[in-house]
Amino acid sequence: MRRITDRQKQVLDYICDFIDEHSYAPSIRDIQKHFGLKSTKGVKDHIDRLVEKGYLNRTEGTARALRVVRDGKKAIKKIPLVGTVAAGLPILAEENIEDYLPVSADMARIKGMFFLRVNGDSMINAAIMDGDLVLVRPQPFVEQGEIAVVRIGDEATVKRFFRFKTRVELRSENPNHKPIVYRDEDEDVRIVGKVTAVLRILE
Amino acid sequence: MRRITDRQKQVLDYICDFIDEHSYAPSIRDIQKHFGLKSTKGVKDHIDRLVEKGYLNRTEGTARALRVVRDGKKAIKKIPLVGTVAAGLPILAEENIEDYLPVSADMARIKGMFFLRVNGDSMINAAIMDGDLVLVRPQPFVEQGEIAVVRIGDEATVKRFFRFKTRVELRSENPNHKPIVYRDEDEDVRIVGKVTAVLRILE
DNA sequence: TTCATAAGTAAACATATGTATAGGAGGGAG
DNA sequence: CTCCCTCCTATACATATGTTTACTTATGAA
Repeated sequence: MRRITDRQKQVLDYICDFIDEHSYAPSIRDIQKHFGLKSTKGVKDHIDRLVEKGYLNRTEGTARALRVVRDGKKAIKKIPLVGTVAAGLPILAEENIEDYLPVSADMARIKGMFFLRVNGDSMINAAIMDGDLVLVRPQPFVEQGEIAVVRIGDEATVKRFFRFKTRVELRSENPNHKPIVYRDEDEDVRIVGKVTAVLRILE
Repeated sequence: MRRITDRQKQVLDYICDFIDEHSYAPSIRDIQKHFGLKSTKGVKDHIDRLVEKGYLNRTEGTARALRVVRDGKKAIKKIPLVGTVAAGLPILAEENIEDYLPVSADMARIKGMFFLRVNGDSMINAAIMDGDLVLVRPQPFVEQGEIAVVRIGDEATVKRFFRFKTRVELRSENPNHKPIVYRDEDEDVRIVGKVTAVLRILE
């Protein structure tokens, strides 16, 4: 892939960030404003060159129809590992970002996704083992019995989530662990998100 | 989430499909043409209602700024399971689609991703077990030692991929299996893609 | 110096696109 | 029946947006 100038890289980065944040591409004037330029021409030139050099796709004459070409290297994106979650007893899930992990940008296009490291073996029968990283998509609900990251007060845990008429159950996948039951709203139980993948960074 | 009419669902589905295909949202007139309507008003009304009912997000006054609100149900997308791949001896990987699997639409926004079911235990130490589904992002290269789906002739396998000066090695993650070595180009060895996730459909 | 390229200003232009106004046909509920 | 909603046609309007032409400034290579 041909080299690009620093300025072109800045523009490209901004386009990427904008798409990540808005889920749609910036207009030329969005970019213009961001860089404080007084003409659209400069932006147009940069985009033309980024397209020529293969860093962008474009549907001409169409609004906000820029697409970033991921080239395998750029497809690697840093996703925050926001802490450790207990798969056994619910222990504290640090809200601080411990680290950033390289992941396919394709998998991380949704803003707000994050990794949690699972401690313990309570989900062993679901093949989530100690040390595994679960990719979490934040959402306030899951289907019955889906594996969810659930927060109880300041603690978090990964469990199968069941909601019944009068109670919520967090079930382990380990015969040695009994379900954790919360009756109605007498506990601050909140679904953080759904576990969408189990990831092992193998190298 | 409030109910929507059949027609509204058709519109919503089209918007989803359009975004999947183009990576940017359709304009009102794109939708109008698709349904053969003779006015933009009907489309506008449908979108207004889909926004009201929480199925769509919109930035008003901005072109192609529709975003689909994934609600857990809609976040499920059908990804083709294109066959079975051996993690032990390389056996035939059927190119036929066996089935479609429900997966987070977020993870499947990139066109061309697919699942392979892994047979055998040669990658057991990488925690890829018999029957696991690996999500593959097609790409013609991987970094040294990454786990890749590799095709040799009409067969496919999941292995750690190493490229050296004079040979290619496919290494198992099982002490009982020896590396498979291909010297230079005397074999049709081609990387199909990188394993980006290990997935277990638990329910 | 001369030439090429990168980067930008200024001013328009053409069209893509969201939005609005006015109204009609049909169906279901009260 | 009347009222309300869905779905649609027809016609504009306002603006968001991509594109173009002409020119300027700075930098570095030949």
